Amino acid sequence: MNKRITIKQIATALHVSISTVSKALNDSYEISDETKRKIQEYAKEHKYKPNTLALSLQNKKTKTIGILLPNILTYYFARVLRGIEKVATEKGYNLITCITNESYKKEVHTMEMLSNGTIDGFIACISEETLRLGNFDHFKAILEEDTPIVLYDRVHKDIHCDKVVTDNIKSAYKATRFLMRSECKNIALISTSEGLDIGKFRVEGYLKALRKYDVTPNENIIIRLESEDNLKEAIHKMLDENEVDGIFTIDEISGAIATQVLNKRNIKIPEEVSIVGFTNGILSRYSTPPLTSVNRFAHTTGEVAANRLIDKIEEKIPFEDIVTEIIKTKLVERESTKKMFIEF
Amino acid sequence: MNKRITIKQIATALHVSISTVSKALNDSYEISDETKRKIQEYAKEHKYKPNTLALSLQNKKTKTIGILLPNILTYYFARVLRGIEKVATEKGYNLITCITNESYKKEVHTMEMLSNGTIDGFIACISEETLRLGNFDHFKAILEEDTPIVLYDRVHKDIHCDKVVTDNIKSAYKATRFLMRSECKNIALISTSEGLDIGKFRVEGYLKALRKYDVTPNENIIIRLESEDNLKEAIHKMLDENEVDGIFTIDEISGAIATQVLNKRNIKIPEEVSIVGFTNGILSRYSTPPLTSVNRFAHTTGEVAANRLIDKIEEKIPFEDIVTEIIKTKLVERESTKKMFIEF
DNA sequence: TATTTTTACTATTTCGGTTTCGTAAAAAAC
DNA sequence: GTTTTTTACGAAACCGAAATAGTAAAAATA
Repeated sequence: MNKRITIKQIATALHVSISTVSKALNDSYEISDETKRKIQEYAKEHKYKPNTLALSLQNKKTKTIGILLPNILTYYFARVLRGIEKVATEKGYNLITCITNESYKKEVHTMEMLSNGTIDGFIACISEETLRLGNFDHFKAILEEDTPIVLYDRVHKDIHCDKVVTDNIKSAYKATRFLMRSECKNIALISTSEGLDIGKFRVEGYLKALRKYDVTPNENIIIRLESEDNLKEAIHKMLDENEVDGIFTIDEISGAIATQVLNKRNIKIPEEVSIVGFTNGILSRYSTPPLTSVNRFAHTTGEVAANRLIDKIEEKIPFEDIVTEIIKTKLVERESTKKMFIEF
Repeated sequence: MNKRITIKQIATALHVSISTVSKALNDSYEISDETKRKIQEYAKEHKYKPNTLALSLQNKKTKTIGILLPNILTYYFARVLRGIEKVATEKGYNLITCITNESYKKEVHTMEMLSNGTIDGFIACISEETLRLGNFDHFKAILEEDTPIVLYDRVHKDIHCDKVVTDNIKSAYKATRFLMRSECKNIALISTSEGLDIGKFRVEGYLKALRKYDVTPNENIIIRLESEDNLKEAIHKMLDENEVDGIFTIDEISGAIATQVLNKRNIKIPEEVSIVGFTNGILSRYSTPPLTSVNRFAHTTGEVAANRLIDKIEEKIPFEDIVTEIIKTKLVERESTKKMFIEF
């Protein structure tokens, strides 16, 4: 079923040796102009394209990067992927994309599948399940084979490799501080990533901001869940039983859901309750009102990760040279918080 | 830099021939149990994994599919990808994902890059630019090499291959009819995909529904744009100058934007104006109010495309056997339209 | 005991290229 | 005219595996 022409077929057709064809196509000085012309013309005419597999086998480089995404439906990850893709394309790399769906098993399987010469390196975000299990042997095994890995967003100290992370504590701190400065007294927190370090860090930033302003955290207005499943009910309950004039959500969907609940209860945003979300995506932009939120530079994260990995692959940086890049965030002010005139 | 062990190294270490090792690892009857055990143990101990490239070179099958996405940030495409990914994983295929960003050049380049033995087939959505230019030679060239392609969502009759598409006309027809049945008299249309066939089909469905109910289309309440850039202003203008009690949008973002505009103007949804969107994604779900919309089964689309392609690759279906699968849609009723008690 | 059949392995080719080394013939230098 | 150098090409090894064909030695059969 294969109509692709090979070097051997060209050789036979033109009555020259295989090596002559190879050299002619690579424009070697060893081949006469006449022969080169003849071979190149024939190749062009028959749409000859060198077989990438054969080349990769020889070079031991595939110019392919393995990408592990916990979830492609999360806007943040899609944006990271786009950042990676941009850099990869510029530098002539292909991407093998795998969606782990937060499954440990799939993550392990994927990494084993790809670490047989198929890819030159990995850019990965650890799945939730893996983080909970705390088993990172699959990452370690790959690093031991001297295959570079760059982790992004969700990382772990036991995996000794390059990392690109968000400045979670500080971002949450600043977001909470912003709410306090806009005169919110009772700031609720919504976390749907309990169990994940990044979730914990953001909660930490929130608490840190409260302490800074001598506010005692009120556990009744802190919602801690593992997913968004029962979030609506939880928010309703919280609002029924407590006085709240500000909400900080650890992720974007929670922000959108909180907005829906407030709208449903005819609570005015931001006059009565302000909202600040995390991870500035389409939901924040298209909510009513549009949400003030912590903008994570997902695209940058992807770019930084890809650049770092490719430098490692191309040995521009020694393998042992490990770095953790921290990507700063920026609060984007929209209409879910009161307008202020202070610097942020 | 390569710590991976090869068959040859095992052979040398155990003083046997390469072929013995190969056969032992494949559990051939030709090798004595004793030798097999010895070799398999050694292989396991040294974490031997066969080089995928070498195998692919020989088998002429890479078990890899090339995916072309116009845009990964569009929720619909992300969901299609997920559907493809699911099937691919089940069947042991990897995905090389490329984001064309609606660029003709990138599409051509990507397809050329990958059609050299790297992939067994393509699942692609034609980029906007390509559709506008009307040049499909890159698709044709690949088909001529007997590499199967499955197109999804945006297709073109000049490309003779399998296709998986949405039932655009009918879906738009039904959505519009739904608005009419819920007693909307002046149904506006918002299209931000002018120039794309799928956009035209949806407009066609809208017009067809109007005709069916003897309503003369009013061009003043039909917004036709090529992107969402000035949509807000356009909607405001339309509402300023016309009476509108229903809006049908050709895509999801327009639905979200229309909702924002109506909310801003304190127009009650659905009491004063109903909205129906297209492509049911997170925006529809998390808008205020949640939007009634045409649910496209993106996941199914991906699955169908992947199954079809893999069947072609594995020659379960002859290459020439071409099919266009039409994926039906379903209107999901939420709170942006008036409740009715009729079948849909 | 001589012959045939198994057993258990090895040698070699192949996939599609690149690359090193070798070598005739032509050109240049002596 | 002889030697050296250059030109232009071919043979063969290699990348990592699988598969076919070939082959000693052992076992079974005549």
